[in-house]
Amino acid sequence: MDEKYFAEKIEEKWQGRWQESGAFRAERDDAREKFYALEMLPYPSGFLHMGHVRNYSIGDALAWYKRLRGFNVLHPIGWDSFGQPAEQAAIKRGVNPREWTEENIVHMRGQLQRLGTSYDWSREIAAHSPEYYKWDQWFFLKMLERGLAYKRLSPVNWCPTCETTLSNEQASGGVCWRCGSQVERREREQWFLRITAYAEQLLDDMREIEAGWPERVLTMQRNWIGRSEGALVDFAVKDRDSKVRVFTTRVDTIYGATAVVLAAEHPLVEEFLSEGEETPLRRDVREFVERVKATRGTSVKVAGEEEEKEGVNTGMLAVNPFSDELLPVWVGNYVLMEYGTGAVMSVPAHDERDFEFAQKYSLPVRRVIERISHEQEQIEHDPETEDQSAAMPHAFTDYGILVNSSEWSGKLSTDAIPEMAARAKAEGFGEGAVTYRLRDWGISRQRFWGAPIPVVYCDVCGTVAVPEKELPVMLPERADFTGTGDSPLAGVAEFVNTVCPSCGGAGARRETDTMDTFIDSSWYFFRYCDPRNADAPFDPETIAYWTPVDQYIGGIDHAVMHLLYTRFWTKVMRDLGLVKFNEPVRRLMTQGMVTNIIEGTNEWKRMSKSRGNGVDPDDMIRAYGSDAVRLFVLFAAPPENELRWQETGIDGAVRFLRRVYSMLYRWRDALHDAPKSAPAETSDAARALRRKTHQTIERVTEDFERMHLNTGVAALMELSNALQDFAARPDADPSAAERFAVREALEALVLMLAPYAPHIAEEMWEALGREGGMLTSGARWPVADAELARKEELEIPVQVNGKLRGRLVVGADATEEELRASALADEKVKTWIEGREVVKIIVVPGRLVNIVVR
RNA sequence: GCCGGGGUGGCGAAACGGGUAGACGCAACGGACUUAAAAUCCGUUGGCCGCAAGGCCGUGCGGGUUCGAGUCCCGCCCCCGGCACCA
Repeated sequence: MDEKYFAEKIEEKWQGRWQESGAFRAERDDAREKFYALEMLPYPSGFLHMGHVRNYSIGDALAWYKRLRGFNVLHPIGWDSFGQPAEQAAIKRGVNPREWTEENIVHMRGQLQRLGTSYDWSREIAAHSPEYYKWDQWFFLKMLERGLAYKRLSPVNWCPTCETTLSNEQASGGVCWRCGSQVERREREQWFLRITAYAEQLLDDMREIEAGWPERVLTMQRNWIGRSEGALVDFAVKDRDSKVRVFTTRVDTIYGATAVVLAAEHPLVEEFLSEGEETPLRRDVREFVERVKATRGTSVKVAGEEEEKEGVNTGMLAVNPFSDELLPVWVGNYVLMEYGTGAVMSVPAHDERDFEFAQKYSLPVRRVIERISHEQEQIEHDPETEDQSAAMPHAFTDYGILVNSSEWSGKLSTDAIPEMAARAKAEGFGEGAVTYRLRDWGISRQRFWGAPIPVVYCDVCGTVAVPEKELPVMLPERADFTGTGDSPLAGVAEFVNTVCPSCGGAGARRETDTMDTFIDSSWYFFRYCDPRNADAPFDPETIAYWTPVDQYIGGIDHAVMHLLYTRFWTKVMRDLGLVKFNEPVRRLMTQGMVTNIIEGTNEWKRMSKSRGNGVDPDDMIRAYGSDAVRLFVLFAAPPENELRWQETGIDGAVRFLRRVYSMLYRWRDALHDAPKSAPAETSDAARALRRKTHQTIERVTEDFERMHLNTGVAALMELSNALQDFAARPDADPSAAERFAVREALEALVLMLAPYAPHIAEEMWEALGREGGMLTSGARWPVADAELARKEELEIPVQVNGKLRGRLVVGADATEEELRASALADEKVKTWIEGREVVKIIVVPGRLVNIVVR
């Protein structure tokens, strides 16, 4: 230990020692309690950014804490190494995506090691290695067997920049999640995973994780799944065999329906257009439908802005099954084929959209729900009026009481809804139903750098699954990146042309699309538990020990995509008998962004190279040391908050570390002969220091349990300040009891500093005379002695009428009576109660006294 | 519009079931050391009034409950995030 603190030297030393001793290696041990600390795996872009540093500092601190608490901690890392940037590099610079990716991994691995992260590198995995993606393909086959994977022609989201299709989650808001381009709609054959089959479970099982997940993530997922209860009702179409099935959440308004409106893509529309001769009416409908389809494909729709509602009357008539009334059948641009049944009953009086539509085309508005008058529990409207559009400036969408609805009139909406659904079912023209906004997960990507979908097309046998024993379907080394909109694999003849695994016939062709990379990240943390297994994705018994993940930490940007997919994947694995639980992650923490000021403005924006406000972690580590960078990042704000990058803040962290270090250096010799147990004879100062030490242990321990990492640092700073004050006392010749107290304080301080600043903590631990690194020598988190932590004296505030008027210093065990008496005897208090009548005295022992006077 | 989370000093933030608002740190100011600066150390730092003792005000705004409200209830305002014609 040098007199002065040299971060670089210490950090190199300990990073080397950790590696040699395998300090962070984790092995399954059924006798020990495990803890799985996980951070979202990085994409190997080439460079670590501050968001990574924050993410991994949080996870690393937790891993250290749990290890010191005696848990068998699994803390792994790997690479989400399939994906677009590698392919872009290949397109732009002709490099090999695999080589580019692997070079990046080498560099970033070095960066993570320089940061001093405590990963078990023996478990490192990379999504692009055949040993890994083989199991992506294996899972795909399992889903295919169970009907959970299927191919169909459907409109999909197409990103013109990335030249690939996207899932709905990845095209949320109409923009590509990667590049922000406006997505287009295209018809395409594409593989889907049936996530909708799990919609109800994905909702229900949230109960299991409610306590451990942030509210907003659960809400976002809940909204995304979009469960909606209602009814399906069939409207017979006059003079035809077909029926129109509509979905509605408001059957109670069905007597107010004045039209049926179909989506442009609705089968009945196609049927109508494809029959008979071209009439003016048919031409109008055709033109309208084509226009709608065209604008839906390419229109640049700004979120929040609704298109004007338009439609065209087809001349067909539908029968309202409740009233037998004939309603015109329209096609409307505001009805979506993807939701519900692609057809709605239009109830202008009670639905905003239908109201707007009816206004434009002068459809009748018939009121069938009235507000309940609270004074008289009666309706307040003349129920006989037919067209009340003049009386209704907008739709009335609340529940109420039914009017104009035949025998249902007079019922409450809440009663009518289930009763009418039951009637529909009984009479065979409908039923109660639940629909979801969630769509199946489109996983086909027209990209090279991903896991090939293990399917072969044979002219004789059709679509054939690649047999398990032929996995992995290897990605070729090279392809032409011409950007034709098709997968580059389609141009690799050796890849495409194959024999049919079923009939052995030549001339079969492989699927050339690759899988969405979100598949890789849906189950990677199971693979960490058993990363070299060649016979299975993992051994179910091994993961039964390690999983579920105890604490997961990552960015909020994956609230819906990754975190929904991985929940789905886990449920599928459960149904395959591979895991025994429903939810993969017990506790989730979404860390806040790291922002930096945009030069010349006062705007704080997420750090990014393109914005020019990025900060290179390597520069920071070189300038301040990794310990200081980590400490600052954890101290500057609570983990969930935005972190505004201010370099003066790191100066503070460096100052603190230096103070602790030099304090220990100064005391070192005096501590060598400090007693091993607390001497009986002690002093006030020693007692006070020990009290502070044990209070700090209580606080920091609690802070780690709640992941309040910033206040944990504050508590350590307070202890350090107390030590500083202790050493500055005029009496500078410490007794045995005092040396003991200092040693105890320093040991506790150093141990509790380890999660934040592990290198310097190890160095100081060694300077305190401990052999070997903390973890390999079995060092343990300090234990607070509640008795020692207890205050002997308390300062009790005294209020008069709720305002602070004085303070009492009393023994910690002062009784209510004693507190009351000393409060009334206090000189300052006296001046406030003199000449007034004391009405009441509230005494909260150990807390305060409040005297109420009149 | 709907849903979720928030508004506390110059700044980042503390305050776990209502009980001393602003811990800890950054910045700033004053002082010590120094030829000087940096570093370090000591001190001050919510606002207003006051020589001081001390007082008054203060957690987005307006009400309420309570001996006592940053914390609970009602009504607003503003900010951040998510969703987007979902029938």
